[in-house]
Amino acid sequence: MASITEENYLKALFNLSNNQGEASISDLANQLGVSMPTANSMVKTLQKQGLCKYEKYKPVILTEQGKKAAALIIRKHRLTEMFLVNKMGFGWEEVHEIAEQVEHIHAPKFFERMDEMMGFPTVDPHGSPIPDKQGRIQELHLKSLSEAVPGQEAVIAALSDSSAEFLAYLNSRQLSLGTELKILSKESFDQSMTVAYGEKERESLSQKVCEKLLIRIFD
Amino acid sequence: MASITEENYLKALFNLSNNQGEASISDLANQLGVSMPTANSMVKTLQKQGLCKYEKYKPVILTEQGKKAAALIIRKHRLTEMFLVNKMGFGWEEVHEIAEQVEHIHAPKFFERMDEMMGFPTVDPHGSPIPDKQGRIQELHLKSLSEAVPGQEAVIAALSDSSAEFLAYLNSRQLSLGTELKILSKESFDQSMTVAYGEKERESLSQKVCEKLLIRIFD
DNA sequence: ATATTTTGTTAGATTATTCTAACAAATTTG
DNA sequence: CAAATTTGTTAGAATAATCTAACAAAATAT
Repeated sequence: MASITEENYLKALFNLSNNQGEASISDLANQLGVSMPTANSMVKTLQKQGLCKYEKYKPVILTEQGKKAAALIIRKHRLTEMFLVNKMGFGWEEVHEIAEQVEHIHAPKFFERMDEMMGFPTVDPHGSPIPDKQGRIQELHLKSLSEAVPGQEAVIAALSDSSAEFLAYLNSRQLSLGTELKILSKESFDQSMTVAYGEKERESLSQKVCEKLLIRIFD
Repeated sequence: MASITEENYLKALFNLSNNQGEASISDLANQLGVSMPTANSMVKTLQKQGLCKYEKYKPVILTEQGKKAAALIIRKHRLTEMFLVNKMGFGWEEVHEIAEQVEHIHAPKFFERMDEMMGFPTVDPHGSPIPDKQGRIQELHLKSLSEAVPGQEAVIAALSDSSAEFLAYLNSRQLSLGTELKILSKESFDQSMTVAYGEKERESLSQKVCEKLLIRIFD
């Protein structure tokens, strides 16, 4: 039912409201690269369909129906990304743009078949959870590397930034999901961390990078 | 550049003008399920982009540029159909609807990767030729089964109708591409033919069916 | 608490794609 | 060939998604 445009608004609202549960018109407009009046009028349209709650000058809140619709689009996006990497040999930095288009395809069997072929994965190539068929998302309470302390060991489980630039940076440092890190030290003046992994005995990672690496710490 | 709507008009024009090299406004409108004024105005839009030639009350003719654009969309459609059947386990009767959506994706690498994974197929699951990257189509001068005569042997190479209904009919008779047929007889009053293939010693095929089966006759 | 800035809204216009109604040209038929 | 039918066109309107300009409310900063 929802047009591609509407689907993109739902996805943006879902992503923006991950923390607060709500999103402002200006954030929404920014996220989608449209003007505020455009975002404003589309929000009214979505509200009429029961997908979000909206009152003048108040933030936008997705309804349960809206959240589910958004999660199901994200499910298609993440399944597609995983399929492109696992079954078609793409790099994790190449798949977002393609998945951005494939996610709007209406063909349940297509995505079910992908899911099956991959053995029902629970996360995408960047470690983000894949919502289930009911639109439920399994939260992965992960910490960021910046929260770890020297002496700890951890494995990279996900990323909080999956931009092609950041992924290219990680590629250049041989960092990927599953990489095991030993935290050697942390500089107090710039929060940068020195870590060891694979062949690398001492690598320095800036605060920005550490914040974006989501880890599971070994007990 | 072209919108999905424009791409669908190009494809329809290409298919309609396979024989004559031209298509009428009413055929175009019919094919796409839109009104004649709608088709008329879109044709004017395509003409402004140099994709077709059009004069009032005359049939529409695709330009070389228009033909190439259409062929490249058809290339994506047919590669997708083949991928769905060969790599994802779909039946040949299930793939048209999905390919109809996937063909509009702008991601050259995605389709090149499919092509590579399949070993550069030249025909789709219904035997229709896949245009090359330059939009050139290799014509497969095939005959229809109705042109064959008793005593001849032939193999089914393609179909001139790939509707889900016809494909379901063929499935129910165990007929598929590659099936080898022996023509036993032909009824002169209704043009139906009796053939043998696989386990079947005598199967009768109506004229309608014979016309839709494209064959290569054994020398 | 007033002034300034940011955020949000309304109004009005634009482009793409579609429609119906009315009319006109072309084709087919008797 | 004239009448009837089919095909095609024009005009005018509707919906979706977008914009800019102008104004209004809310938030922030002096």
